[in-house]
Amino acid sequence: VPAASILHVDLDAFYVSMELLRHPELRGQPVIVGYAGPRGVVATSSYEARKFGVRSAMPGSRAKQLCPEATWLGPDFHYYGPASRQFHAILRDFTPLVEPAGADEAYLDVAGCERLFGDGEQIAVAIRRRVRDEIGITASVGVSTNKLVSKVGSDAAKPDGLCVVPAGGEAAFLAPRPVRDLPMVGAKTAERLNRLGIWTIGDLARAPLPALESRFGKHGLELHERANGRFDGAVATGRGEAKSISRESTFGEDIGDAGRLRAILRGHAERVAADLAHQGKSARTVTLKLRFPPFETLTRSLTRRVAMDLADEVHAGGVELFEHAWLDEGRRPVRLLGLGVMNLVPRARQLRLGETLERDRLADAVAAVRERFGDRAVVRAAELGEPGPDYSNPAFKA
DNA sequence: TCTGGGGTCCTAGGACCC
DNA sequence: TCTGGGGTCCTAGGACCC
Repeated sequence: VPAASILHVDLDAFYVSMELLRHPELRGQPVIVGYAGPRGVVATSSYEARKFGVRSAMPGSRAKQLCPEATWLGPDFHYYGPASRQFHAILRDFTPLVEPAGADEAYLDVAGCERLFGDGEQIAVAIRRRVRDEIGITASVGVSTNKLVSKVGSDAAKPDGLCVVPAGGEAAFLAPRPVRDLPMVGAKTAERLNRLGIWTIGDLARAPLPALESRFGKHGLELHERANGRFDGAVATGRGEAKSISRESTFGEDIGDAGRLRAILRGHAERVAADLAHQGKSARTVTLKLRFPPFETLTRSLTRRVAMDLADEVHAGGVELFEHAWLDEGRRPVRLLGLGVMNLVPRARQLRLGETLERDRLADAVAAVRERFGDRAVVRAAELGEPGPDYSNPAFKA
């Protein structure tokens, strides 16, 4: 019999909780962390704001309509970063088998830790206490025999709660919940399921498998397994190497000036290339992303036989794609411009120290400043006027 | 109400090769 | 003259997650 030894630990309203530590006067009030600009969205909201219907990823205009009295704060990733690292360090005190799933959540496999720390539930209690005492914010935990059920459990326990699902009780625990609560069921899949008369996870668990497979393909089997509380993914330490790197920005107002767009592309290429260098990778494929009003997105990509590693090379690829795509689209103004790379391969040639400096002292100096003071410390003139996120912080996940 | 930014994974079609 | 059945690579789009 498998023991309930898989934990999912999730910090409650992480960004907001962090802001409340330094703005205690806002406690008990509706607070929203997000981009307040014309095209902003909610990153996280306090539970007081959620009472009004405010949710993550909601357009700012909608959130303001639902809850005009909320206090808005811009995200400050440099401030959240240390707390996030402290959180993961606490978890690793209990077991090395910690799988980070973003800045504010992680899975743990505590099988075999009983002699030291007790069973899954006792460890969950200890983790919650330590997070509260040492960081000053609350965490919710789900405990069960697998990652899927523990994840649903921690969501159900929020805020500041603990949910233990005993072995054998997985399906019964999931059954009454709406299908949307099942990870991998997003808005689209939920809608399709609802149209089939499937509203709860229990409905999905009882649905005939052939019917699901005919409508959802391989997805159908996966949905059915999950709805029955079965999930075999193991807790895996370490985050694999990145498979793609990208930068994009949405403009407060649509931009139709090719010169400005090319310059923004330049800025993106520099940041992508810097990440590439950091990770010791080169890229064979460049991808351009354009979004036109009202909300129509297009991507174009090209693959070269020789992998690219310099900002100039990434930029050249991006410009090539941009000229074609933008012309095809009748040079309409865009609301978003993005540039990315994929098909990453190890760098063939390791740059020696100082080599970059000889080749391009300006690029090197800019990279050094961005490294120390953040991505927005040096910005191309054409990029000015767009507040933009702080690209440099790896904790940025929301 | 009008939708951020950074990712992963999957699908499907077409080109090309054997 | 019309046609198989892989396999791989590339491109584009979409769903989903934090």
